[in-house]
Amino acid sequence: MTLQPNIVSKKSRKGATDFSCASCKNTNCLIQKNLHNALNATFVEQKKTLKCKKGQQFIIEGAPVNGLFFILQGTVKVFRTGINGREQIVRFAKEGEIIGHRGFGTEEYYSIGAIALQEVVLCYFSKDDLQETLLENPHFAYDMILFYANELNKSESKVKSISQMTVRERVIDTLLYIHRKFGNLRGFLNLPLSRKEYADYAGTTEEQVIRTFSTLKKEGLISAEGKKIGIANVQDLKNEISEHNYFLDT
Amino acid sequence: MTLQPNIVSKKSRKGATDFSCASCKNTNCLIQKNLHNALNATFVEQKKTLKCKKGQQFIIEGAPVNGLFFILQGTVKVFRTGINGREQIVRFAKEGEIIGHRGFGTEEYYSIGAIALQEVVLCYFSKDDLQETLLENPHFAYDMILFYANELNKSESKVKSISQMTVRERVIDTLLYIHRKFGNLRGFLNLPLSRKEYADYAGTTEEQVIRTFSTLKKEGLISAEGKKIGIANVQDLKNEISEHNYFLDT
DNA sequence: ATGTAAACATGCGTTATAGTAGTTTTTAAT
DNA sequence: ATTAAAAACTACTATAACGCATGTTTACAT
Repeated sequence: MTLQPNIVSKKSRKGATDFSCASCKNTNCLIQKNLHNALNATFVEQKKTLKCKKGQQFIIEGAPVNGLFFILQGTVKVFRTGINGREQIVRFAKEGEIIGHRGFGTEEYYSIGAIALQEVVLCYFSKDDLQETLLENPHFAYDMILFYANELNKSESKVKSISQMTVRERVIDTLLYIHRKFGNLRGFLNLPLSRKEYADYAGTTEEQVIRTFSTLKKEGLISAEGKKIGIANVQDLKNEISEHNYFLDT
Repeated sequence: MTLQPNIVSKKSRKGATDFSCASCKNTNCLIQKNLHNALNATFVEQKKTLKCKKGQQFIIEGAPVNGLFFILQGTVKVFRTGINGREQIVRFAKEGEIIGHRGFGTEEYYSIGAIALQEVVLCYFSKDDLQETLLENPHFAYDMILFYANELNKSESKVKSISQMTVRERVIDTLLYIHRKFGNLRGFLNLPLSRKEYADYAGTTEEQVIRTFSTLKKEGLISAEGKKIGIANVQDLKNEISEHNYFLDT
């Protein structure tokens, strides 16, 4: 059932939507940041732009690594399949972020899967092009190092979080994570997720998330109408976990 | 009570033990690997060599990041302090490995602590020297990227492991990790650890590790005389967790 | 050799979390 | 608007993991 993503353009075309790096608005994108930095012009022109529909998986766990994706628009769910097919959501990503970097270099196969949560536009760079550019452009390579160091920190924070926080704390932490990263829209979190997805991120079960949400609702800490979750007072939630002097900033 | 590590030499000296990169035997060291690669000669001469006694902490959580350590000899425990002061052991490191890279770049303060498990000799490179060299030497930078990508993968495997494996599986996984990384010595794991340390790595409690060891002993899967732990048959232990088609290769 | 602290071990009650099953609500397609 | 399917919810049961108490062994300093 998985559709192949459609290749929109190798270069931006006149008349069509402009997906070129030059006109990109994602200031947090590593490519964008290094454009001025003598980044090889042919490199960015070589990129492919893909569109994915909601629910479409564009990285399959275990498939050979052939390149890196950057999100131009939309949101993406990154996950691993665990024990008994149980899903572990690694993160939720939005525009400007890199996808597939875990498998870069040493790894031959992707260790994660990635699926579009909404209509997504992706920029794709082949492994070879990327390697070449990194070796030519140490500033870009250095930026990548900083990026990875940061990702590593976040990941290890999560190890601590999952092994030391209670389910309630992890669920609250997840709510704050979504709030921090995707913000609010009309009083509700601006990313609709199922209870199952909250569970897969927080490292617990769907029922447990449902139970926790119920309790939090009764306590007036959140409001929930189906997938629309509203955080009444962010600070109140933060207090629940910062008691431990700990805050997962992933 | 923490002793300051002793600076042994800024350069290798005649008559003293030779700690220079040129004569280093750690082929897995990133510096060593890139020596031939036009790595600036003054850079490696600038390094400082430090000695730490057993139990000595040479990176303190929360202290400002001023550089990176490479292990020349000995083994090191890397940890974070979690909720209620509970310790989370991030990894055990041996010669050739990098310590302190988590805080590199963006982070101002070390997010981890590091303590010598045995007498340890460390090579220290300042952040500034390192940054300079990385920007001059893209091959070295590229190697660092690959290193980080690998570390990230391991860390995220651990997230999955901790959130989806049972205590028994996690303890077994830890035993296999120690075996893989430090090997055997006269039939026992070549790294003496307390039950508490096993627990802090596996994300459980001391009692739980003790109980699990007892059970494994009864089942003939391991032998244990105090801190001397022997794995009877590695494959038998592997089978316990590979049923889940999963193996934490950290 | 002796004493003392640390590490190891075990049983038992308690709690947090997970699983099951059945019901209701929401969502989306026709 | 109607209907089917998916998601959300609730109550109940099962159990894995934890904390505590208490005893034993081991390691190590004097």
